[in-house]
Amino acid sequence: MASKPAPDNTADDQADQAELLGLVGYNLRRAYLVIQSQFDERMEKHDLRQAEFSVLSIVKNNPGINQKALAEALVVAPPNLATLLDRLEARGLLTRQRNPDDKRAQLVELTAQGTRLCGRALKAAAEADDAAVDRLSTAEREQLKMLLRKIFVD
Amino acid sequence: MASKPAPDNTADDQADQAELLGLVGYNLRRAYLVIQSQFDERMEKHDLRQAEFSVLSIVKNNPGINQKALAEALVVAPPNLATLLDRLEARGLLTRQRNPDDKRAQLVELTAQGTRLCGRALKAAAEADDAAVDRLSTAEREQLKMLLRKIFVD
DNA sequence: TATTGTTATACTCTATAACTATA
DNA sequence: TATAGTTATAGAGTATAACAATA
Repeated sequence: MASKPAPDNTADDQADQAELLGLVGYNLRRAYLVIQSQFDERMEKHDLRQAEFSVLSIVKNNPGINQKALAEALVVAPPNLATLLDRLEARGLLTRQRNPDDKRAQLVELTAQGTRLCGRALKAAAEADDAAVDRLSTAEREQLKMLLRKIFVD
Repeated sequence: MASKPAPDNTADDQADQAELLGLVGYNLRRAYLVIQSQFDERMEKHDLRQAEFSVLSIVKNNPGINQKALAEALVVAPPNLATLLDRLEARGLLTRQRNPDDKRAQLVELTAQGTRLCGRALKAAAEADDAAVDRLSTAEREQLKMLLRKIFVD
């Protein structure tokens, strides 16, 4: 296991991280940082953050979804979703309408502009994904998604 | 308390997330949230956050490491590492000493107390890991770590 | 001049309590 | 009373600029 006999760290050689690398969680975090940075880089031109892109995608595929279901799907706390939606609504990307059958609830839908932006953003997200996993074969990418999905169920 | 109280969906069915689930990054984030919450839960009794545990582990296995190498290994910005170390040092878990050969640098080492805490915390971290990946076989866990490591190189 | 580490600061993310309006 | 959503706020996490001491 030890490739360096001398325990002298006065110079800055690479630190031994074997202990942390034995944990799935640490590997997960490190990989997440890479994908996140690829994502942010490519999503900057669309002025979309990760949570915002996720909102657009879910709303596009679930038109008329209410905020409670949206918050649950995205694992975002309702107060934070409210401010997220404020921003997206102010940009004209989506609308909130009171549900006539339950006036407490809001029905969320994308505008035409929101739908267009979501389409472009999805392409950028897929490119970020590809860039981050470029050392993985197609089979490995599917395997990885399958293993990850087993962790968070769904 | 269990995480899922009841299948209460009166009218709102589960949102369709297929588009997002096609992205490795989204699966990565969702899995990361699960492991993070397992970790935080078990690390609370040690009053350690993830970054703090990582610092202890790296320092334990690289005694006398300087802050630059530590910051690089953990992908933490130097100013943030400084405040992280302030806290751990104030708790008596580690020491910072000027390097006599380069008085700009600090040599970081765990105290006996820090070493003991790191040992206990590692057990807790491994338990959090196990709990999060309990649906994965041993082979799948190794496969997952291997795939993740291909993403962040090292 | 360059590097190590620090201080100060700001911005994002996340979490919680308290409120409103409906039910 | 309970639920959907909002407001306000506080706490982490993260990023950058400016600085001091040393090389």
